[in-house]
Amino acid sequence: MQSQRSGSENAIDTRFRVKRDRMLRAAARCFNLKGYSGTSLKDVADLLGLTDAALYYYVRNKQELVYLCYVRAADVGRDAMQRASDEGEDGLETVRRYLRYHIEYMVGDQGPVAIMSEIPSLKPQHREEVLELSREHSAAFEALLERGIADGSIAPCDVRMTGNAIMGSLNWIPKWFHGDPAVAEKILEEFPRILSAGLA
Amino acid sequence: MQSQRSGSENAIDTRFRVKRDRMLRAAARCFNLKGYSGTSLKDVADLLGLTDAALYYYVRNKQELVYLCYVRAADVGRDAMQRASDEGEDGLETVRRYLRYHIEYMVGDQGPVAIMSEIPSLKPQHREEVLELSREHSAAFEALLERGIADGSIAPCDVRMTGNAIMGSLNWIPKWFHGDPAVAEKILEEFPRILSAGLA
DNA sequence: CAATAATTTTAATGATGATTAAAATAATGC
DNA sequence: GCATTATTTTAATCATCATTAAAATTATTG
Repeated sequence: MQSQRSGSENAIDTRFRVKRDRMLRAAARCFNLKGYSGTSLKDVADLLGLTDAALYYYVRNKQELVYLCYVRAADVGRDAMQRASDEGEDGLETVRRYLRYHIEYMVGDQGPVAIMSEIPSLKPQHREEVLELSREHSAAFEALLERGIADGSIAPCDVRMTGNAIMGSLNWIPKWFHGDPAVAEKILEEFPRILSAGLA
Repeated sequence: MQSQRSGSENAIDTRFRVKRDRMLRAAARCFNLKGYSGTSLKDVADLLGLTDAALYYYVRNKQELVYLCYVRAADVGRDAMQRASDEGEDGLETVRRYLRYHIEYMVGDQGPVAIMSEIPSLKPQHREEVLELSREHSAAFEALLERGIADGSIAPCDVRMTGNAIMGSLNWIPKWFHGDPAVAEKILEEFPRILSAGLA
């Protein structure tokens, strides 16, 4: 009877976490492809070589599965932002780093990362929490743009709209990228530049 | 017994079309908000002050409803592209016009336009058709970029990736725009510039 | 190896929501 | 106003999953 672990770190807990993480990535793959309600638990289970009922050992229900996927997506975004902020020279260069790191997570081995496209389907409590995480990330990105404007590396602009534009482009990637490593390479090479090209 | 009209244009047909179009827009609103499987026919019907069963007078089934939404979305995109190409001076200016026109459709009274985010859920025949329309649109946009590169208005770039980046940003708009006219105004004012800023 | 805990499966159950058929209502043309 | 056609509703039916409980299997630990 696992399924709501939290504290101590023993070998079993670790294995549990690893497996659940694998499960979240499989779920993200399915959700990105066919949407939340469009993917059955069996779809996810098939990807893992399990039975649908087995998933209930790791999550309370389907709602919680999406919720966890979205929290994971938020973590990944925050992590990319944090690393970039720690390392970046000026605003523009930090933006580029952030884009690169976030995209690495999305198209690399860690991936896929779930697109948060069905927040409305979450139950109110989870919805609020995920919305808050999402707002925080947007705010952080906008702050980063402000920083660039302040230090002169980014031309003055409407940070809200510019942020929406860049984030939209990023968020859409999983819709057309489906795992081809060659394409992953190309995205990683081109996107940070393309998305930041208009900022200078 | 309507539901598969096509030919002659009498008053009844017209009324039928108008109502079905209203229905497609209501469906697009729902789908954009909660995804295909996430919206019940009752959701759509409620928006129209109808009963779920009434929708079957206009479409054969739910699948056909999404399909028609997606075809409509493709029409809108092609129309914007056509108008822009007819009027545009050079490549870059045509891109800007296209963006403006397409966005006008999305955030204006015609809207909303369905995000084609669940093509995999369509039945094979419809899926192929919609995919083809989608590919055509991407190709048209890439051709437009090529034209700009050729006439010198756009700097050389990877048109595939650049196209994906810009289209992603565009496609994501309905995820965060929910009808506020003030925001619509701002999007219309900012996006064409933001999205084409990196091209020159 | 034995005992216990962890993990997965098999086999129900139940709810939701798409779909259909028949009946009711509204609109139109004469 | 009558007859016909268009539109919508009411009241089933049906299928698809999510979910659960109990049993079976696998791993871990002493």
